[in-house]
Amino acid sequence: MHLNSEDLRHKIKTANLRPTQQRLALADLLFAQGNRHVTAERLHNEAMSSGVTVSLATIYNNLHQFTAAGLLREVVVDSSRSYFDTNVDPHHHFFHEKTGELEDIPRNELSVDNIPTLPEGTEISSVDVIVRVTARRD
Amino acid sequence: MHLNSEDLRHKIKTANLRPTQQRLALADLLFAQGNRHVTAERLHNEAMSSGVTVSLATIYNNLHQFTAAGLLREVVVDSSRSYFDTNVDPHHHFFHEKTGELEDIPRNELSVDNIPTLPEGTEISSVDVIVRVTARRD
DNA sequence: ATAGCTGCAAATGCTTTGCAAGGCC
DNA sequence: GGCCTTGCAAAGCATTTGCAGCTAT
Repeated sequence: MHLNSEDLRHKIKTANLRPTQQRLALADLLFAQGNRHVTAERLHNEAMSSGVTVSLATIYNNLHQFTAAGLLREVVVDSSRSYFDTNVDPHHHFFHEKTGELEDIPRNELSVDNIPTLPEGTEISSVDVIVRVTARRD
Repeated sequence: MHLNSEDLRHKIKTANLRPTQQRLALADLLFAQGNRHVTAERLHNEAMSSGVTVSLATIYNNLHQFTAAGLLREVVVDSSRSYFDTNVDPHHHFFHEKTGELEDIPRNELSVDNIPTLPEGTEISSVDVIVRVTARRD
């Protein structure tokens, strides 16, 4: 759960991407520590405040390239913006509606059963469970 | 599952909204038959082709007013557009990734169990399951 | 050298808003 | 009449795209 710059370089090369300055910086923010959930804007802010100059266009390019390479997964929980999750294994999420925070629910800690017959001629692509939570009022 | 214009009028008044020409036309498209899943654009097209003049702004106004009144529920499945569901009871969805079609999964036909401990100080707002499907490749 | 990347600025697509004119009670 | 609605056009936002210049190999 701790990747050094060599690990990151390797991860990027394996995805057939060039280890550019910006890409490495983003990979560092995303993958160096444990799992993360970020929006493009948040990642942009983090990059800026960590002293790396990256344009928003490049943030989007890289988020999509990482996603295409299977290094990230997009999570659809909010109609106004996209979230990207560094945990690409099947799992679910808690979504805090007020703060916009996402939190993983490991796949084995929640079970979805008895999925009915699929629509004619289709197969499952993924099963996404979102447990939306709000501050408890009591 | 079949509402005539009197029923629709009543439904609208109960929501403290005025039964205007446009609102009635939209309510008719949405609620007269069984459950539906629509995007703003789709509803706009349907209104137009059924001969009713409604601006897109009014479509959005009404979708939100109906949602606030509990007559519709917004479903988040696609980061690029919003879907509105006339079925406001707890239930889940199949989402066809290619066609953009949504289909209900009755609550009792699918079970979500063992939801882990919620994040500190929160309570559940809703549990949404989306079974994403694609055309079967065989 | 050259194919890939980056950044800017412009464009896009969905959605929202401001405001004047019109419709419902 | 007064307030709610509508519709238009403009504005807003997140995201995408075109393209010239830069960079990794």
